[in-house]
Amino acid sequence: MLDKTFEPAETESRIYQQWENAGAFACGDEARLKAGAKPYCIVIPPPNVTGSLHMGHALNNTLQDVLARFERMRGKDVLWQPGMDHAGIATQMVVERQLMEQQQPGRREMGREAFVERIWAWKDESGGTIINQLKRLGASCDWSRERFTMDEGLSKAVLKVFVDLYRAGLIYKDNRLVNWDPKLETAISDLEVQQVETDGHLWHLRYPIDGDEKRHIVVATTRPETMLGDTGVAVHPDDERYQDLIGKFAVLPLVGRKLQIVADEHADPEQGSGAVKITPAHDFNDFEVGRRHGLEEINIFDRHAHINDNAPEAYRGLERYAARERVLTDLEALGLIEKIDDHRHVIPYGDRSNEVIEPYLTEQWYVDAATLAKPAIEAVERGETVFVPKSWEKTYFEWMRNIQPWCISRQLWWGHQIPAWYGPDGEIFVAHDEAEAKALAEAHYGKATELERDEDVLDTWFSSALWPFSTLGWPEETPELKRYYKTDVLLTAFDIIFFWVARMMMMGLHFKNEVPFHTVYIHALVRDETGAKMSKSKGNVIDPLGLADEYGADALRFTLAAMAAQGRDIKLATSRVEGYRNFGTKLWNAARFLEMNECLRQSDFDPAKCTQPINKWIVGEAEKTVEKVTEGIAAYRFNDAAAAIYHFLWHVFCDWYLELVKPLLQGEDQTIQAETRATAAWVLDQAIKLLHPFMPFITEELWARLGERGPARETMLIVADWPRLSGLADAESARELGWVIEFVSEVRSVRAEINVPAGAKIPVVLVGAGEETARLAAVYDETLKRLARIEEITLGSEAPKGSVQILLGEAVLALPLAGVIDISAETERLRREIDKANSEIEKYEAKLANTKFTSRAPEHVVAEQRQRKAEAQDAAERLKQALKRLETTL
RNA sequence: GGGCGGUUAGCUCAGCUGGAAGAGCGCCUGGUUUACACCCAGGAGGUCGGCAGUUCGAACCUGUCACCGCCCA
Repeated sequence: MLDKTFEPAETESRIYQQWENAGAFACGDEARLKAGAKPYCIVIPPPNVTGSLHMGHALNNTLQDVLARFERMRGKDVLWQPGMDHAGIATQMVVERQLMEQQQPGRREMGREAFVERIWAWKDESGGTIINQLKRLGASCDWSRERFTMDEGLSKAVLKVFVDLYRAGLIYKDNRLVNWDPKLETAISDLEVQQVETDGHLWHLRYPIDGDEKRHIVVATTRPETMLGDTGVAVHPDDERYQDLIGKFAVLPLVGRKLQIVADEHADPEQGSGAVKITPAHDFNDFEVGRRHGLEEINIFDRHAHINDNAPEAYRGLERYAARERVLTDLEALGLIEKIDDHRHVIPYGDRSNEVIEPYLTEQWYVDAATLAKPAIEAVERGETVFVPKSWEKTYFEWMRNIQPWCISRQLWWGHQIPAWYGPDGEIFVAHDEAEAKALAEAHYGKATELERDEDVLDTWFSSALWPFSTLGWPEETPELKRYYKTDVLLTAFDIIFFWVARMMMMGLHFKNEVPFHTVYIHALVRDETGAKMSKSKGNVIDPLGLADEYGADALRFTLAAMAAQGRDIKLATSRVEGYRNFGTKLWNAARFLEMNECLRQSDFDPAKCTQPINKWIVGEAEKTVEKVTEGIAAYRFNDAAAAIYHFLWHVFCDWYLELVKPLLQGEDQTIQAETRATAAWVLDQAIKLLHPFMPFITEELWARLGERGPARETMLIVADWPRLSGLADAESARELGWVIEFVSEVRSVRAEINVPAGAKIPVVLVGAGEETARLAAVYDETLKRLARIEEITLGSEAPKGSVQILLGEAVLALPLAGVIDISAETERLRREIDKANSEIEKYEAKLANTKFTSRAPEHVVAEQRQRKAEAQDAAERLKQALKRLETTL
C-alpha cells in the first residue's frame, strides 16, 4: 500500500542508482540498434570544472533531460554527451587562492609544471561538483562517456585544429590591442569584459600649438594619464574651427612630443571641444585612427598597468591611478586644465578578476574568425541549422557579420599550451609536437637548432568550440563520430550564442564540413521573483538544490519546464514549485486510490474495446493528451506539454474520471467493474509515461510500485515505450460525459450561489427532457446524485412551483426548494442570466445584420454566429419562463 | 547612438496561421463526500499599455507614442 505522500528524499538517489545500474543512460544499446533505432544526440554545454549548479544550469539541463528521456522512450538511440571544460582563468584563480589561503608558495615560486600538477590534483579532488548536482536533478547523461576539455583525446583535437588552421593561414600572430587584465596578467576575450556605467569626469586639457605657443587646442578625456602615450590629435574634417590646424602639430605637455593634428571622422564636433587626443596604444578607437593616419603607437604601461620607461622619468613605475593624479597635478600647475566636467561613461571590467581592463598593445595569437564565419553564416541562411525561437538568428547574424579577429592566446599556465616553437631569430614553427617542430626547424635552418616553446595557452573556448565532435572521438574516425555527428540540438541561454554557438558552428563546418547540430534552442534566463538577474552580490540567488531538497527534484524540474515558454525570461517564484510538488502528490494519491480499488493492469487490455462510455471517454481524452504532450516536446514547447499532462491528470482524470467511476467500482456489475478497473490502470500508466520526462523520479517509483501486482513490468519506465494511440476518440461518449459534467457543475454552482448547505441533499426534477436525456439521467442516476449531492432525480413535465431552474441542453433542471431558498435572490440570479443572454443576442444580431460580414466572412464562421444566436434566443426564452414560474409562486 | 524584446486577472505568465479572453499561484465563500487539507466544491477579478489605421471582424497585422528590460557601441 502506498503511503499518503511521495518522499523524494528517500527515493531519488535510489532510483537514480537503479537507472545507472541498468545502464539506462548509455547510448548504443544493442537491442535498440538491432531494432533499427535512429541516433539522437545532444552535447551538454560543458559546465565549468570549478562551477556549481545555479538556476540557469538547472533549467538548461532539465530541458535537455526532457528531450533525452522523451526520445529514449520513443525508441531512439540517445546519447546525451556530458562533460566539463577546464575554465582556464577561473580554475587557475581557484588554485592560486587556495595556495594563498594555505600560505603555500605561489605559482611563480613553484613553477609551471608543479603548478599544473597541483591543479590536476585539485580537479581530481574537488573539481566537478556540478556533475553530482546534475545527477541529483535526474540528468540522464551517458556518464560512461564523460569528457573533459583537457583530456588526452580532446587535447589531441585541439592540437590538430591549431596546426591545421595555422597551416591554412587561419591562425596567425599579430600585434594588436587586446583586453588586458592587469591583475591576472593575461589577455581576455571581448566577451569576458563587462561594461559598467560609472560616474567619472571629463577633463578638458589644453595642448599648445607648435610654433604658436599662445594658441591651444583643447582635448577632452576621461583618462588623463594616457596622455603620456598620445601621438596625435584628431578633429572632424568638416569642423570649421580647426581647418587651419589640420596638418599642424600640437605639443604634448609634460612630454614635449609633437602631436600631428589629423582630420578624422572619429572626432565628434558635438562632443566637448570637438578635438580628441589620440592614444593608439591605449584605446580601441584611437588604435584605428592611429592606423589610418600612420601615427606612432607608444605603449606607456607594463603588464601590471604601471607606467613604463616610454614615459618621462617622473612618472615611471607609478600605478595607473597614481599616474593620473600626478599628471593632473602637473598639468594644473602649468595651467593647462581648462575645465573638469562630471561625466558618466562606461568602464570595462574583467568578469573574473573584477579589475578595470586595459586596452593593451601586445603580440597575441588570433583566429581569422571572419573567414571561418562565412560558411557558418551561410549554413544558417540555408536553414541547415535553425534557431528556436527563430528571432535569435538575427542576433547570430549580427554577431557573425561583424566578427572581430578572435584572440586565442592567454598568459596562463592552465590550458592547452600553444604548439608553437621559436627559433633563436624568432622564426615560428607550429607543429604537433616538439620533434616535428625540430624537424621543421632543421629544414629551415639547415641544421639542428634549439627551440623555445610558446609559453601561452589557448582560450578555453578554443577547445569548447570543438566539443560536438571532439567528445565523439575526433580526430579519430570513431563509430560514435559517424553515428552521432551532426548532433540534433543544442540547448543554451542567449548569452552563450557568441561563446558557444558561433564558435562551434565555425569549427564544426571547417573540420567536419557539416553543421554541429540542426537546431539551436535558446531558452530563457532565470530571474528572481521580481525580475532581477540572480547574482551573488544582490543576494537574490535561489539555490536549485535547496528547492530540490524542499520540494523534490521532480517539482523543480516540472516548474522550470512549465515556465520555459519560448522567448521569455523566467521569473521564478517558489510558490510555483510548491504547487507542482502538490501535483506530484495528487498523482501519487490517484495511484493510491487505484491500488485501494484493485485497479490492476491487464495484459490483454485493449482501450479500443471499452464498452462503457465513461471508459471510452477517458481513453479518448488520454489519446488527445498523448498528442499534445508529444507535439509539445517535439516542438520545444515545453510549457505546453507540461500544461497538457498537468491538466489531464488533475482536472480530467482525478477531478472527473475517478469521481465518476466510483459508483462503478463499488457497483454490482462485475463486468463493468472489471473493465473500469483495467481502464483506470491503463490510463494511469499512459499518464505516468507522459509525465516521466518531466518528473522522472516519482513516475519511475510509481511504475515500479504499480508493477508489483498484475503483469510484470518488462522494463523500467525510463526505457518504456512512449504511448502511441489512435482511433480512441469517441464523439458519442464524449457528448454523454459532457452532459454529465455539465449537469453536476451547474447544480453545484447554483447550490453555492443560493446558499444551499453543502451537506444538504436536494431533489431534482428534470423537466422537458428528451428521450436521450432521460436515458442519461437514468444511466448516471447514482453518479449524478453522488457528485451533485442530490436526493432523487425525477422526470416531470413542469417545474414545481417556487423551484430554482437551470437550463441544461433541451431540458430544465428544477430544484424544488420553495421555503428553503431566498426567492428574491433567485429572481435576481435569473434576471442577470436573462440580461446576459439578451446582450449576446444583440451582439450576434448586429453581426449578422452586417451584410459585409455575411458576404465576406467564411461560411462556417457565419453559420457559427447564427447557431450561437439561436442558442442565446432559446436560453433567453426559457429563462424568462423560469422567471415567470418563480414569480407566480410569490 | 544602433539593435532586440516586453507591456494580457492582485502576482507570475500562456494565448501557434486575426473569428466568443486562459492557466498556476494568491484572494473570498463553503466543506471531517472512507485517494489526496500538498485536498474538495464554488466564486470574484481583465477598456489584452495609449492613440491611429488595415479588415466584415484585431490581444494577434501596420504605424505612432509612452513606459520597462536586455544586448552591442
